[in-house]
Amino acid sequence: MHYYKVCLIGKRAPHFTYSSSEKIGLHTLVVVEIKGRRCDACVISEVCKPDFETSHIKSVTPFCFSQFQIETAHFIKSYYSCTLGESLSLFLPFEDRGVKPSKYIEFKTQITLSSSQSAAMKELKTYPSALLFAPTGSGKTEVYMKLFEEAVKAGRSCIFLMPEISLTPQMEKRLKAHFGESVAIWHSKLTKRRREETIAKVRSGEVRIVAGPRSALFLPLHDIGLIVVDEEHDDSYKAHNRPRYHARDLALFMGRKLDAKVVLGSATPSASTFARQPVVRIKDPFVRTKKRFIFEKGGCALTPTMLSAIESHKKAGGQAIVFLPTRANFKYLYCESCGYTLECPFCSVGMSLHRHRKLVQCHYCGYVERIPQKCPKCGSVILADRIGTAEVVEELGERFPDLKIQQFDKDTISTANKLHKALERFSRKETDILVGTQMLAKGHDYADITLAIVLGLDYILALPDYRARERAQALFVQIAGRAGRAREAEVIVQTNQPEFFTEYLGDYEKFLKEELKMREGLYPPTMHLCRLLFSSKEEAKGAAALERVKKRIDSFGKVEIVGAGKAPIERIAGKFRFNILLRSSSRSDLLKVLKAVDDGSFEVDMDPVDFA
DNA sequence: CGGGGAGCAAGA
DNA sequence: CTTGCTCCCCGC
Repeated sequence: MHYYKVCLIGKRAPHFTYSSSEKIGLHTLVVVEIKGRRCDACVISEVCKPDFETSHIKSVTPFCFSQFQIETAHFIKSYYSCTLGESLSLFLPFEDRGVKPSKYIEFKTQITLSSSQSAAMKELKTYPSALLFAPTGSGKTEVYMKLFEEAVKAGRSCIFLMPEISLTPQMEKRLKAHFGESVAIWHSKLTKRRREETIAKVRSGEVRIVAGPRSALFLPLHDIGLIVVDEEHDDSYKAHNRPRYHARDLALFMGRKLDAKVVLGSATPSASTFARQPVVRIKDPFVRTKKRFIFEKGGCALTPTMLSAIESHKKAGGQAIVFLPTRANFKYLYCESCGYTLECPFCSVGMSLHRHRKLVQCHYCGYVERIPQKCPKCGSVILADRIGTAEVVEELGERFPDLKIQQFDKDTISTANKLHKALERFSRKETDILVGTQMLAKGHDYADITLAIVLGLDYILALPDYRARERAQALFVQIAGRAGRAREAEVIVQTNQPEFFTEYLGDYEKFLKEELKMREGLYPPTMHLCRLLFSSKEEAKGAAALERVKKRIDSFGKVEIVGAGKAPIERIAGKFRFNILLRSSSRSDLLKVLKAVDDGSFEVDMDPVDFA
């Protein structure tokens, strides 16, 4: 009889020992029963007969995790704090039998690079990993495609990560036009049928390039030679549930392990990447159109300057976009006479107003209520604070009844199809103005925007986040970059800190350098952060757990406690939230402390990007 | 992780 | 003393 220690896939449970009459190879996927329930498990090691009763392994699958997958899972487990079962689960949707690829790949078009693109390409080849720092419209995609082509020609496979593939239908078109069936798009909304088909083609080697969000990193491609992370600055690369890995950082780790090249691309790279990676730039874009910037002080509302600009641009046949940060999209109800704000009964956040649905909803737990007509406290009229996309659309509609205005945010553009249709109408000029959130900043090619209006950047600047400046700056550059691709354009920005934006106009690198100087010794990349999140139904329990852990960290030394106490959002779904922020120049010291103090009372968020 | 039992609060 | 619900323990 053989005895094997196994980890349960996707579970937080410890490792268990099962028996088997047949010999089973290490890292084989098996099925076991625990507490009368079937569960996938991975064989970790063979052990001696234990002194407790063991049950039999139910069945043995032909699937075996590769050495690379095991090592990567171990890294995720120890760096991001989760069980091996949880990290291995990332690879599981894509069981691989290890068929050797043989298919000859044909390219359908010719990719011609400009001299600056060729120069960038040449330089990228000299580094195992690098940042491709290139402004919007400078042709990063052609460089990526040429790199994919060369990797495929060399018989290797490629991963193309992007923040949200479903928001970039034209990227899919371009890839398919050149790579045909050898490229596959991967995302969570694929049908089961489509999903299986794609995995089969990846296995057979027919598909050699996979484009998708962070989960595409775990597809069983053969001999990965290149990983491209587009829009590397984007926060959606950080997973927000366990394991809380960062896909960009993991891509770098995997690249080193696989001897695959890693290219991180962005027009507004993160300060950390800029500091840590060799920088390859494309400086001169194809189209260099003139842009005029106007900065206006004031609150988050449309100004007369903006309104008249909309009018004149329409007359000149141009199109406009109006941007509001996502969070400003949440309109809170407050009472002018007594100051009462309508909060979610379970979370310490304001209820968001959804006028079209005739209700208020909590953004954190989903709780829904009817819109109160009167203040529940004093009975007077209740008003909506802060301006949202729906209000801007409404306001513009009243002001300019002839203009076609499209709301462009998660509420309105909920499916790929709706997105496609909205963009199509816009490109056919059936829409004059897009009013939206972050979604506007995510890589669509809008041909003819001559006016971009940016609201609410101050809101982002005020967030309790060491990256607030970086985020505001990146958003500003990204939105401004949507305008003026084809002709002269105007960008009107509402902010009370205009100097912060004028200072770095057209010179993002200057911003990055100064930002890095400011962060030196305080924040990443020179220092590493880790956030511990406590949450409990009883406030006192959460506070007690925090105190206990804080004391142990204190006595352990080695790392600095930057802050400890209530989380910025004190309550979500009825649970009180507390957090500790740790800082150290040494990642391994952080990990040592975590290991020493972990009593299971908190969630670990290594390299956090969300501080709420 | 996820079920079952312990343990405590509200109901009869 | 039953019923309801959270919390904690433990599984192999």
